Amino acid sequence: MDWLKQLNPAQLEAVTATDRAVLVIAGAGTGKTRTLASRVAWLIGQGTPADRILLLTFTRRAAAEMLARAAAIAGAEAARVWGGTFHAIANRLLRHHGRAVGLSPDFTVMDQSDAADLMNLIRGELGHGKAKSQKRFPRKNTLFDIYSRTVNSRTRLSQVLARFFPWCADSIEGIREIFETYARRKAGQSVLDYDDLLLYWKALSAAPEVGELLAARFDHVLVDEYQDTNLIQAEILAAMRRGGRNVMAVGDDAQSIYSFRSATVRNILDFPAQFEGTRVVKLEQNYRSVQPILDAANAVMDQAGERFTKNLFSNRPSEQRPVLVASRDEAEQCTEVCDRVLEKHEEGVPLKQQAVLFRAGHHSDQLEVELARRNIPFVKYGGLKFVEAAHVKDMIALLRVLENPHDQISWYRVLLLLEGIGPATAGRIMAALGVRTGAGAGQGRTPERGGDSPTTEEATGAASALGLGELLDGRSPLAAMLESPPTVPPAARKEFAALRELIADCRGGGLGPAAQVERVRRFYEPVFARIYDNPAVRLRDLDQLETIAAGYRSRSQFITDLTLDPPASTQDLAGAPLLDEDYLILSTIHSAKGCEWDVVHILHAADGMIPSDMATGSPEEIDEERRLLYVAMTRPRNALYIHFPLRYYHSGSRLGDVHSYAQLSRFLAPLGKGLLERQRSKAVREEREEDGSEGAGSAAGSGRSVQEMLSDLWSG
DNA sequence: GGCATGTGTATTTTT
DNA sequence: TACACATGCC
Repeated sequence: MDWLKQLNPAQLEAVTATDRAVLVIAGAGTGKTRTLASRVAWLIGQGTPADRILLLTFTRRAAAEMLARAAAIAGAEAARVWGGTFHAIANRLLRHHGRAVGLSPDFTVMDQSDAADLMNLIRGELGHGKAKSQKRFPRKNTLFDIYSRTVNSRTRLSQVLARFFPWCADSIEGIREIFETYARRKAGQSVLDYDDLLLYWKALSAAPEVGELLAARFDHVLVDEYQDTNLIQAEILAAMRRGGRNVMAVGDDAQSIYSFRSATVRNILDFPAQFEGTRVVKLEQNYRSVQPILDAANAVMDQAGERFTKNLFSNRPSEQRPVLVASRDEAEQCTEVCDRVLEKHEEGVPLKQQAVLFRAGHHSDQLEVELARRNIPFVKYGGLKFVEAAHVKDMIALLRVLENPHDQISWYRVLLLLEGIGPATAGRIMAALGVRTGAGAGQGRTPERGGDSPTTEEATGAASALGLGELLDGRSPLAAMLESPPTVPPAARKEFAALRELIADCRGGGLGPAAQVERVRRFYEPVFARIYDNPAVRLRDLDQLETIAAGYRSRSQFITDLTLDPPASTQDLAGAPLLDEDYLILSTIHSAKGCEWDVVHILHAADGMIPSDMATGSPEEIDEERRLLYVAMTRPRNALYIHFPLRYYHSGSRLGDVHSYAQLSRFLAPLGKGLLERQRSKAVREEREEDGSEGAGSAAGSGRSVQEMLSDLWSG
């Protein structure tokens, strides 16, 4: 057990604890991954069979990394640990035991945008949002957000609306109707959204026999990033721990940044109350950053409310405080970042060991242009994902229709691809094919309609009147496609015929996933060429899809993995850097969670950006924004630069060039000179030298730079 | 009547 | 960039 000696006392305590419930409060950079990996290895060493350990993580990457590290200690056995996200594990369990909760094992999973699209489809069918009926009926993404929040926090719709979406409160009846239809339809079609995966897992764990079976399936349950779990996940954890099971949760309440996904800090704060006899272990020794970085980060957190107080400390002293860099505007901020990145690169820090972090995806837009101009290669995390590209979604929809012929939203997407087919014709075709809408069972109400396009329900009614309903009932829409295809508009005939051929070729199951992707692609490419302006760039994604598919034995698993664990985009504007090439990391703060780099630049440390002015409505939101900054500040090992443009330009005013002066982020403003070194951008410094005007007063006297004056105001 | 096409607008964070 | 909405075309 030599490796145990490498752990510090707190880590060792966590790794070898035998209490039935352990909560590890792991500050940033305190060796959390190592602790969890060691814990897994230790449990295996103590004789726990690896496949009786369940390790729940936030991303699959995290699970893979921990298990790899556990394997380095405990050997290959560690690979048999059940590791993955809540969603991925739910999927795995439900494929086996789903029948117990009325779930067909060949369900398909839709991602958030599919869910929003389905919501939108229903919204249209029910006639909401049709121009005159109501002025401001929530749009699809808002609808989805409301739904998800309601479900995940198990709060009444009326309360969710009142609290988070007051402007939608008047539309509550319509919203309720849409949600009911949405839920019914998913169930009828064997389609699950992300939330359903958790809900069904929870239902499974509460089911009479399977529930006990499930809880008895594992001896130890370990959860990483517990601060970012939601109520349902906490309930699942409680259910999985029935009987003699042991549970360990690891997390840092100071890094809880996913409340918009219904995560709640309460889970981690209340863990000791929920699990009687919990041993709480705090990890406070930071192995990542130099002390001045921690001092500044700690100071930011000191302003926060309820939390497990901890004080990060490091054995790595440094003379250099984090640097607050004031630039005149965003353009100069870009220059400044590029200059400093190259400077560090000259000093021997590879680009890959440097990261630029920001609050929102588009905050790096200008910087990306500047980087491209200067030929500095970069990769952006958390940007547009591979599977979010329209053409990739099209391909997946085609595969999903083959997998689950009742997956309506996929049918809809597929049919709209065809020339001459729009929403109305698509609805008619789906009805004729017998794609389930969930209303067919008879419990569905007749929808009110304000619009003028035929609804799917109505069309289904028409089909039954013709006797088609009975004829098709119980038969797969795929069979209907081949044996009794509906008539389509003349313009659509050619592509529709091609679609039928595709279905005929792929239906049997004679083709493996990669071969099917290839076949689907043969159908798709002509359509693709018609729809998109620059097919060449997008074509590479299709290649990649085929490559990924080659690694799978079953189509079902391939499709599910793509939705539950989407590969990051590789086709970035700057061109995909080769894997062995060096490149700078650009990332949203959210996506930077758990990562570390030698040098970190934080962009836009201005009020309105951090905290985002989208999130300053309540004290809770502001607290979360603070934690976000804290997460960003605790990423670097050696050097932290925080950038602050003094003014922002706003377009779209008839007066032309309008700008406003920014305020330094309210979280940083109270930090004194002892914690942050304040610098001006190089451009400002050079100007001053040319002037020969050192010192605050004379700059104001020159009358040239209002920004400089301001800069002096706050830096003095 | 329904589809394709063009224009204006708003855009946080993501399993 | 993607979406909602308005307008012209089959």
